[in-house]
Amino acid sequence: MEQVRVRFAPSPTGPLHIGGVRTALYNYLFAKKSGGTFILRIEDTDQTRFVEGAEEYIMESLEWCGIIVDEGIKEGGPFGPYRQSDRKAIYREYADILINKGAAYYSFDTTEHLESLRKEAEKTGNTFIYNASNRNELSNSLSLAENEWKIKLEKGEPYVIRYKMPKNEEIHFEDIIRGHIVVNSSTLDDKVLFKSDGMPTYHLANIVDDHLMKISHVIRGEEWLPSLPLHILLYRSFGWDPPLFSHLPLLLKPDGKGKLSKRDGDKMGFPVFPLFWPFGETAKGYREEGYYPDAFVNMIALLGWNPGTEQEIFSMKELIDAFTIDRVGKSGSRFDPEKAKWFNHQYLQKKSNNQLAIEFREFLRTYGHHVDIVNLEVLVGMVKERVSFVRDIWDQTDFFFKAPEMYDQEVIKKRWTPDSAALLMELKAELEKADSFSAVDLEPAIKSWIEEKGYNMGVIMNAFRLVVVGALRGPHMFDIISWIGREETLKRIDKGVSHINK
RNA sequence: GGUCCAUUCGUCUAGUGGUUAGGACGUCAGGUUUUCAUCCUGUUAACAGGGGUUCGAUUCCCCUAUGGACUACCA
Repeated sequence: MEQVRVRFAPSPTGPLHIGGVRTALYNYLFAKKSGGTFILRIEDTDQTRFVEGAEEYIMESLEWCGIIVDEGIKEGGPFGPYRQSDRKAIYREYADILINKGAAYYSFDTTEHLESLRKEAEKTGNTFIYNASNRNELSNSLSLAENEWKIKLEKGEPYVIRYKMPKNEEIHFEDIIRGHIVVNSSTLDDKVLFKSDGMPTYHLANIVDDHLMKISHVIRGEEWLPSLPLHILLYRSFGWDPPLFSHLPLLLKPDGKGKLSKRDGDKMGFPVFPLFWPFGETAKGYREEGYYPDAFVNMIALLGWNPGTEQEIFSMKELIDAFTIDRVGKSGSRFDPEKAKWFNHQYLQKKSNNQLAIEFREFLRTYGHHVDIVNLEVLVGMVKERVSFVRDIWDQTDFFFKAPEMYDQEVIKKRWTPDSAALLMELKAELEKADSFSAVDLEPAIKSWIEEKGYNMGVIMNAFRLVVVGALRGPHMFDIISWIGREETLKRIDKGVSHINK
């Protein structure tokens, strides 16, 4: 079998959508599974849509995901350059080959003229198609006499090069995911291959580059499926063997209709991009939201692909081993932000307390708290299972760092009894004279004291939690007070009692 | 409008010409927990509709419906 070579070929028109990341990932997994090569090619043939910073964003996104580029604009490689704007001269050459073969022609129609024809057709409920049915009535090197169009060329009149779509021909082709597809060429138009600005369109550049770069498999989004017949024909006209094609289903909105867009993310509070996009209209990123890259990759991988087993957690290596293109689904997948969180939760659980403490310490610094790592490890250990993100640790532990300012009114109403204050003062006395303030020693001591006195455990402990935490939440009471220490605990009892009794 | 693609629980999906249609997320309920959360257990819920083919169709074929993509000198 020939060497597997795949490419991810985004346009630098803005931040890379997670759908694009998934396309890149599937290409990467497919390549690595067979020891093949993953190529990053930048398709920037539309100068008007170029966005500063997008190219770097794409590369950084792949890097964050752990998708390693073998050949690309940064890495180099034997088939470069890997940026289409740097390959400009190549495309003209191949456009000329097509013209010489009679498979393409010059077209002089203005955009305005074609636009008006299109509008006219629309009025009568028809679709204007520039192809064999009408190309003789339009201005091109097929309809015009040879001397006429040659003069136009010499005079430097603007022109485009169009593909000469065959008339009424059944075009058969295969897609690995979708199987056999047939299209009649009469429904297709004479696509522009080469623009008047001297740049190729996607169709030409893509076919030429895929051939020159010896791409064996094209794995791309479903939006390209309608132009696949054109691409097949182009290969045929050049006399080249086409690669194998796979068209990936789209990522859909979590609810409602249509494909996943940035607006959905904004509306429902989840990112649609891997990284924060800092230019112009900014956009949230998974990295900045606190997702781990391996969790993100895992989540993305299972959106439209599954291994056929019940395994859901996959490292990149496991994904590579398990991935096959024929197990990619045919229908679009709705994106589920809840499940995305679940994946991160799973990955966070696997981190050591030390690792999480280091990450949380970074977070705490923004709040001006400096705590040594050993104490943070203990703290993190208390709340680890209940969080999905490192920043959630703060929501679970804020009261460790500051005494409550407010006390939950509902709880006071329900759980604060007339003798709560007195009981807490007794408890305070017990805590004051306790030999050790570690949870393991303190818990049995206090519990047996409560029992001896015949007090109600719930009444005391709930009141205790209320004055220490401010609400009925948080880890084990004795773990909390052991962490904040005797002095702070006693202070919180006093403060709470006087505040609530007011 | 035209062309092409798709359609299993709310969501991601497994699956087979004969299954109690399986798992995960979510939901709900119970258990654990002195609280909350976690966790555990259980529950919930699906083959878009209609025709065929067949002894039998969720599975194969056709039609309809719905959804999607494309329909630019954008990719």
